Amino acid sequence: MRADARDNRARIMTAADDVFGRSPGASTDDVAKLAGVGIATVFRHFATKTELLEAVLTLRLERIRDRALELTGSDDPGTAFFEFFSQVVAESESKLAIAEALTAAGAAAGEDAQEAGRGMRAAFSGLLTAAQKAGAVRTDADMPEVYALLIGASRGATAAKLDPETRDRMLALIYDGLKPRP
Amino acid sequence: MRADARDNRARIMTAADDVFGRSPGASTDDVAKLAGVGIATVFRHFATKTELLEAVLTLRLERIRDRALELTGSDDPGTAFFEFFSQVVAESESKLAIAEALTAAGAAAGEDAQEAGRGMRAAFSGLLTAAQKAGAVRTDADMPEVYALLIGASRGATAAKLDPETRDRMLALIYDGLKPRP
DNA sequence: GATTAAACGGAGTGACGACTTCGAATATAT
DNA sequence: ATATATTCGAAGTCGTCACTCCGTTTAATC
Repeated sequence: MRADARDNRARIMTAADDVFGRSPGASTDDVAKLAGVGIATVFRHFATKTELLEAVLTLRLERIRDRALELTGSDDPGTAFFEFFSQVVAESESKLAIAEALTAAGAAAGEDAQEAGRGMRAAFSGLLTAAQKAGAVRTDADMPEVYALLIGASRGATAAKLDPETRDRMLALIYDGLKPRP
Repeated sequence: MRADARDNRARIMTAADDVFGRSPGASTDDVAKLAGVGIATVFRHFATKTELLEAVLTLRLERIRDRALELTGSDDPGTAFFEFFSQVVAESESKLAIAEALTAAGAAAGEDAQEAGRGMRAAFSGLLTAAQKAGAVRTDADMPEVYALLIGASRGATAAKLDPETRDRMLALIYDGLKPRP
């Protein structure tokens, strides 16, 4: 692949991540303009708008997964789990698309995105079971409902445009529900 | 107002509620077709699509508020509060727009919808404080974060297409966080 | 039942967005 | 430096959607 082509592809991805993060309904032209390329260049690299969206989404899921993997194996699994949870929710607030991505991870999506979603959930599941083994999270809480909480908290925070204090108080309530009953 | 006009207006509202509930991005033509009227008739009653959306949203908010008011003054405020919470979340699942409406209730929207949102939140707040006085909900949980939980649970359930069992387990976790610490 | 004012439907209109075409430009290999 | 294969961007095309115009129909009044 030629150097300029590679450059442009990267620039388009970055621009798309930014634009769709702000408003998921944005047009392809907006992405092209921000990337500083022509529209045709966008469509040469990503045959359809859906394909572009999926590439962005996959990237985001992989980033989240990587963060989870970094925290895996921590010597304080409880803190690791709750810190990860908070980080994801905090980022959703400024980046609408992450919440969408989290949603799509479970539902229908392209092949790559599905795979990335599975990887991310596996990493999160690892954090959860470690935290449970450490006694920081109740053992009768299973992955599906805990993951649902993560999605809900993310989407709720994003949708309601919560200020950080309210968001943290909401998270505190959720965390109390996740902790083992004394 | 003529009888046929009143009829049509009602039919349009019903159709819009249904159509937008299924897919918020639906076109005005879809609404007209389902209502069995011409497009022009829709626009005669609602000058713009936004106006129609707002009317539907207002109606939904008022329905939710009414349910809250019905439960207000129950002799078991704790059950009343949690039952209301569960009902709202359960309905969001099948009716996408309710979650959107709950969101919009806080954010920018038309005058009528804003007013309806305030009324709904006031009714919910009443349920909350009653439940707190009855000792069913911890007193250090305030309206903003509890409302955020309601929005989050609704949007999460809708987005993730949770099956009822998972949804109930998620709600159980949330409720445990809301109950007074033993 | 005739009158008429209001409501109706369906064929436009203009704007916008996804995607294509094609001549100009440019990176790499000789 | 030149050749050429690849990439680039601007100006299209096509379909969709919110909204309008106007001749026709119909509910209410006499």
